[in-house]
Amino acid sequence: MLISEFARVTGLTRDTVRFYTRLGLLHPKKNGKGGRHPYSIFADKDIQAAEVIRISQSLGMSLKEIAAFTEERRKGRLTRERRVEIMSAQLVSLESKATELEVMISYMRAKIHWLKWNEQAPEPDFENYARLN
Amino acid sequence: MLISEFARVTGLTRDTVRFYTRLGLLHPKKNGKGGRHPYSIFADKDIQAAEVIRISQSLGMSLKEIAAFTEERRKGRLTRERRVEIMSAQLVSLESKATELEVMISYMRAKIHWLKWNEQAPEPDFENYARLN
DNA sequence: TGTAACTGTGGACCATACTCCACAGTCAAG
DNA sequence: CTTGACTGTGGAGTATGGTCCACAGTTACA
Repeated sequence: MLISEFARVTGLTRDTVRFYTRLGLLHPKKNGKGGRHPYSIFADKDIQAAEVIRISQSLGMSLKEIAAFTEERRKGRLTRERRVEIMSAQLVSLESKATELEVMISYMRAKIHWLKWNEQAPEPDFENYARLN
Repeated sequence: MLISEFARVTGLTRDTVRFYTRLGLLHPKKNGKGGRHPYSIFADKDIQAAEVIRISQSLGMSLKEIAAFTEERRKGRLTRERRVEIMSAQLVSLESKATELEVMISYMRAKIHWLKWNEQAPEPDFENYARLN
């Protein structure tokens, strides 16, 4: 699949796709066509990579972090132990984000309920949710 | 509390605090002191606000979005219905982030388990986790 | 009353993540 | 073999989220 089709299916612009490629987030193949500046050929795994990028980014990871993340797996020249180490650290960070997210969600739900039904009750206070870790 | 103490307890720099204040994310009071450029006085609610900013930002919200979010509550001159509407929309977005986060976490856990114990089993594929919504 | 430690302001500067553009080469259909 | 739609490259520009700095006014304490 050429860049335009890839951009269409992923919802990215062609410029963004090229940008991600320059940063090493995507690794299209070249298939000879295109002469001196060979055309990039994107595969299904690149679509999945784009999805991982989208989600990771929406969770506040920088492109650099995402690149580091995906680079590790791409070239498997690390020991299994080291990969487990890296991924475990990433997991911890994801889990702490999940916790914070749950705090926010509980707070929002309580606040909406308060607005809807019993505004004379005490207003939910973010601090009370935050303190529960 | 003056800006330096506030910066210390929130872990922000003074410049960042001022930046947030300019963007309307924080609303310190002025207490007369400081002459022509009165000193900003921060209260406990500003510490909580800083925490909300930190979390929201780590979840991928822009400062603009956060400002819109907090501005709505600050000046309560919206109808209850409108506030419920806005907060419900924000809740939906938080919930969808939470779902994506859970997908990532499941995937990472499966991947770590695979690396640790049975690398001869098929490698976990992100797509399988993503497709379950 | 001096002076060190604070304060705000304005403006320059930086990294990140795009976005736009001109240009030139390549392909594929007719 | 022309022509329109594609391609890559390089470079400039933009928005966001800070960060740094010089400057000048203010405060608090000795």
